[in-house]
Amino acid sequence: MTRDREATSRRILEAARDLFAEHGYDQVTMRMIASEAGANVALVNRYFGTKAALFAEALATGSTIEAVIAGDPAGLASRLAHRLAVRLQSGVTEPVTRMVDRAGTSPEIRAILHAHVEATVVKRIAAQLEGPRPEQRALLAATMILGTGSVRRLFGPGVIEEVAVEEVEERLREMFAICLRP
Amino acid sequence: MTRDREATSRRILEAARDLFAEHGYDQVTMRMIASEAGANVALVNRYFGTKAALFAEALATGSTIEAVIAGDPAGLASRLAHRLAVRLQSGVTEPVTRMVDRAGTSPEIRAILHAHVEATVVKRIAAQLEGPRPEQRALLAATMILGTGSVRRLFGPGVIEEVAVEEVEERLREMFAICLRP
DNA sequence: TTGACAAGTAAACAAGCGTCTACTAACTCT
DNA sequence: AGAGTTAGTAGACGCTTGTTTACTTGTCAA
Repeated sequence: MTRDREATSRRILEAARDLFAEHGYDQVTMRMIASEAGANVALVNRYFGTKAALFAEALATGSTIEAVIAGDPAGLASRLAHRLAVRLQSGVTEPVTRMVDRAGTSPEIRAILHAHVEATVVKRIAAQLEGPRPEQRALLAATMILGTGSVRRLFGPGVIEEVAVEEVEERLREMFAICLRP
Repeated sequence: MTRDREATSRRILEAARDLFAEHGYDQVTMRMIASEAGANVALVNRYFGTKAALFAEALATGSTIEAVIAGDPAGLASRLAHRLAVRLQSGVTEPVTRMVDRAGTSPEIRAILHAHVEATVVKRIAAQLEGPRPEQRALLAATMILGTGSVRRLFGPGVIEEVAVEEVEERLREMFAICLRP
């Protein structure tokens, strides 16, 4: 047994991110995380304090939605639509988004997620928008992003038929255009 | 103490519906339900079997979304947009929708919710649509409905500014029109 | 080589959960 | 009026949870 605090805590964080994304906050236990990381339960608390704090840290790592939002504002609607269409159809999703979809319901966890979505999605989309009340329109886009997550959570991957993917993506693009226009 | 099985079980069911809607499946305990209903915990299990079965029964009662979906297909987008705009802005929401928003994450509960959303939202919207693949388009509408729930859950009521409500509703209407068109 | 510090472990803690059993008390029917 | 049925109750059961404590073991500087 090699003793390496940094490596162990990183394994714990990765295990937490994957498990929270897969099963949601409530369904994941500290023992599951420790087992997945090949570490002792006590270490999880020692290194990260509480379960909620670990969740907050896991949330902050490995997000790629910022990359989709960043870039040419003119293509934002297209990029978001593509991301969502792929997400609805395939089994591959982004850990952070899934974490939001499958969030627990306790006030503490909700507050953590609220802060995260506001900072990484709403504020960043709003920053790209011209015209009045950019945050209200960014919120509509967030509605679609989170709604896709809910649908995929309830209906599972592959809910969009293969032949319809392109058409769905086009409709999503038009819907995003309505959200985002001034 | 008057002894009335029917009245007691009805109070339990109502308490369950309200509490599940307010706090979500995971956060509500059998003891909370019993206390809210002014009944003994054992009666909840006696009358409804298990917590999951009680949830399923509570889900089936008191839904009004069907009424919004039913009616003139031409006005469907408008009605849905109005419902969602009101829901985003005010504190008043529909118990069943909140129950879906705040769903627990266990596979059993997810399956119950999946069946419910598919039967009461997707199938009913799809039944109103002309053209090919009505279910795929109904699913997009469900995305918006569930997404509104997620946003409201995370951001709280009043996330839409008073002055922007009408404009948001108009955007929602256009977005629904894109979902629903043939 | 040794001793101190830190990484890792095992076990227990207290609390909360859903559920069940044994009991009491009210209502109904003859 | 009394027996039988049934609504309602109290309490415990077994289990799981997040967290902590006391301990062991590996590592590295002196």
